[in-house]
Amino acid sequence: MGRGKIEIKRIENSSNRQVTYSKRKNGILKKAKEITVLCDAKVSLIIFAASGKMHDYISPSTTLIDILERYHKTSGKRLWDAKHENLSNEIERLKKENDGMQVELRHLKGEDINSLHYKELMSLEDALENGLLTIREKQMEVYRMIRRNDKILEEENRELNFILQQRMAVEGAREVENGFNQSGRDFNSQMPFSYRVQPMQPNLHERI
Amino acid sequence: MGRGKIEIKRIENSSNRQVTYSKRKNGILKKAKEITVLCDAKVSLIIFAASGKMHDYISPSTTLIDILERYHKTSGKRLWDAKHENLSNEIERLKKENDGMQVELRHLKGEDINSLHYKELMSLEDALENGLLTIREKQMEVYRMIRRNDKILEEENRELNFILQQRMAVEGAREVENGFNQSGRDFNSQMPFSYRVQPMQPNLHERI
DNA sequence: AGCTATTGATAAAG
DNA sequence: TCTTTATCAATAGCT
Repeated sequence: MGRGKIEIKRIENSSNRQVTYSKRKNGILKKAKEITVLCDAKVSLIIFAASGKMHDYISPSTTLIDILERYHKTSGKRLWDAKHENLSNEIERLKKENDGMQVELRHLKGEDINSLHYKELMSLEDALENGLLTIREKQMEVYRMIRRNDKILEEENRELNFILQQRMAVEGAREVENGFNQSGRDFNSQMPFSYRVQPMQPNLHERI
Repeated sequence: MGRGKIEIKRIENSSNRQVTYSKRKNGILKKAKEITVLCDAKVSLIIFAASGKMHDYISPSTTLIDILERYHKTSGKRLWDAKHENLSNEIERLKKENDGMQVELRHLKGEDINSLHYKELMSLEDALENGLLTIREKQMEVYRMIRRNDKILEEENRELNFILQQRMAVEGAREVENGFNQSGRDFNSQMPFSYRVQPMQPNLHERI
């Protein structure tokens, strides 16, 4: 395709070689673009001249990374170093683990159980019963803890009321003696701190 | 360069597109080989057809890895690093998902529930009850299926026994007539196939 | 998958 | 390098 036919072998004349490189490089790039548009192809083309200069074309509908990923999958040839391979394996492993747990969760929630064998249904039932048992025990425990706390508070309240009654009686007597009445005063504020209502287990409420 | 000029735009006719792809793909591969030989160039060319089929050419004086290495250096574009980062992110994501599911599974099994609030315990209980309900429904369904099959088999057995009795009676009478006794013979082997015990739903047992 | 009329690419020259 | 131009190569439309 030129003024004369040429053999396909290294062009010895360096400047001819350079010129031919430039022309043909453009030609290939153009062809790559064309096949991309005409045929929905995805092309990755990287060319290095002997001089070291680089030219490349990647179909705009994709990325080089994407193409290399697919290349890796398709050809099976190792591209990525050991590190990448390890990462990929880790991802595979995690995905499998994920899938397994997802299935297990679904089964525990009673979904997708049509394919299960009778024995599997049995052990699922056992697991659910066990879980339910434990949960209910825990709930009872919490309930008892609340009840216990309530009782302690009630008891304290009783005691405090008793003490209050006593003091009011004493104060009333003294005020009558002194000839004036302060019954409107806030007795609680006068009480020592240790007598005020305090929950026995201060964090309990946060956990409920 | 053909019988007619074509616009560079997607070829709508799918079989034309396929044919053109094949021809042009060969053309580009040839050009890549030629520029490699003629000009000492190093080419990496990877083409994916829309169908997913891959074709590639790497100049024999080099390797794809080498070219990508140089590409990385020359263009400065992240390639390995980006890939690396993507993979690491993916791993992080999967691990988080994993941890979440692991916790959920443990909770459903009644483990590690000390830190749960009362509301969470309630919704866990609900989930478990629901699961248990569904599982038990399924079990009942399977159970009923077995029972139904059993009944059908019982019925068949009864009929077969009846037929057997009749035949034995007939045979016995004939043998008495003929003056010899073959009562030791295996009647089952004489019966037509259709009378033998067959499960109504052959796959049922596999699913149990 | 072949054929061939045509267009497209390009070698050599300016 | 860019353009020109004579030639060769690729390929679009048909079988």
